[in-house]
Amino acid sequence: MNKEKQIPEIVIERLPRYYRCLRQMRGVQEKVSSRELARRLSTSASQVRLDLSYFGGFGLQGYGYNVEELYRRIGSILGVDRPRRYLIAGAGSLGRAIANYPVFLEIGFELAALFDVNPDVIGSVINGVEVLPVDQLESWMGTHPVEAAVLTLPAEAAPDVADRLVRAGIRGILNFAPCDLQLPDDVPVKNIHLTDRLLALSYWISNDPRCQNREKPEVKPEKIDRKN
Amino acid sequence: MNKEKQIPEIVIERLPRYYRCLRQMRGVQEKVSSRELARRLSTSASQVRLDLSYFGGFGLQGYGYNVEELYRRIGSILGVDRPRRYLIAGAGSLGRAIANYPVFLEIGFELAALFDVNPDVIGSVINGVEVLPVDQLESWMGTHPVEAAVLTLPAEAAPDVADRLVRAGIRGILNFAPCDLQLPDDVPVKNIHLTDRLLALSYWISNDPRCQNREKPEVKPEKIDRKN
DNA sequence: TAGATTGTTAATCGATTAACAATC
DNA sequence: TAGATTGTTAATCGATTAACAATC
Repeated sequence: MNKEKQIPEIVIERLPRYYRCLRQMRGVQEKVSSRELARRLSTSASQVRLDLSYFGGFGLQGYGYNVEELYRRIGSILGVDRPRRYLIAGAGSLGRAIANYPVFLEIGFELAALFDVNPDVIGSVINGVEVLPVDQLESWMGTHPVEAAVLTLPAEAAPDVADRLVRAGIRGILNFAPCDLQLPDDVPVKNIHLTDRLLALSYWISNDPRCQNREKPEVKPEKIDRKN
Repeated sequence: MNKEKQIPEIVIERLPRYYRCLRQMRGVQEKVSSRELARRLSTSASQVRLDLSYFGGFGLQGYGYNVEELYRRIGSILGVDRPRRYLIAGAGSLGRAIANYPVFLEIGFELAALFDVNPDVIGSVINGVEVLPVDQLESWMGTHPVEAAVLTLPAEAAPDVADRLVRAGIRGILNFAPCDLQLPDDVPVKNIHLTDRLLALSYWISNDPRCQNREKPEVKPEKIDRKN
């Protein structure tokens, strides 16, 4: 039961994973136990139950969780029980790829506008949406409701555009630019630093002994512990 | 000093951030203290020093860290002191965006090949690299060295292509497909789940009281604690 | 009913921060 | 030298796991 505890951010960050998993299970099975959900997500049943308990008792002893209901409840917590609108700032190839990415629409996020500075792309239509000049950002936002902005522009341009978005009333930013934005506390930012992820992968490729031991296979397989 | 401690994964995941920050400081300033680095990265000086100490003593008491040297040392730890090659599986709009993304090349990752199943894109040239039919994946990998693969294809196709990449000897995978891959322990995978990040942002937009309190601004500003 | 499985608390584990001797 | 700042250990904090009473 929801005891008005402060929910740790790390729990929030896991909710989309539960949501994605339940999405795949919808229509396939009616119920799921914390044990099965944990197995599918490579985590522990304890963690699943504790995570879900922050939001209230969704389960039933001796039964588990109803897949469809849990899916809907988590969707509601994540705010996708109602339609959402977003804009893209930066209509380069990454911005256009996001505009064409079908999964955003599937979870209920509709593309409302695209902005760019480049005269070559302004006026072109991507996924049914025209690219507008970034000068019109404020005037457009004054007349169109939009919750989130996706930033797909160079690191140099990102801080300025982010500030303008905030002043124009944006509610949150998904930032792909390889820089860290300093914004007011009431405007959440989630970063997707592509290069950081590639570098982390590069570390494991380069340094994990298991990755280079074609000639030194003295690994103890018992040491590898899997959750649950 | 490197005391052969096991390095926590969370420390590895932070290295690219240090690297990115130092990259911007190169040529601008000669030295940096843990305090300044922490301020720039919104973390604590203690954490910076402890993180770096896992890899050896890079600093000098009373001085700090030499920017250029620290940059190079972290680059070496991350494996980008030598050229790296990667391929892209899935030449849809996201795959093409990655192919054109300049920052991967800047950190030393060169695009070696693109693969797709779609006859319409096979044969086209993206950023100087021809798109090959995915049937030729194994034969191409047999004759071309490549360390990493970027998976930018639908969730349905991802597990099969990932398995084929592993059997053909890939060393690591950067996965954009919205699914979790089950691969052998010696093949590291880093996921970039775009939708999960958008959903996490959506949660904060929808639920953080600070985000919707145009009418209820009873927040205690003292409660907001900043690191350092 | 008996078996299964939740929600929750306590125990454990790991990560962050604070403190400080070492020393440039 | 005196001031600054590291590297490292100890203290604190937070997250995960284990255990189990509640109950469907």
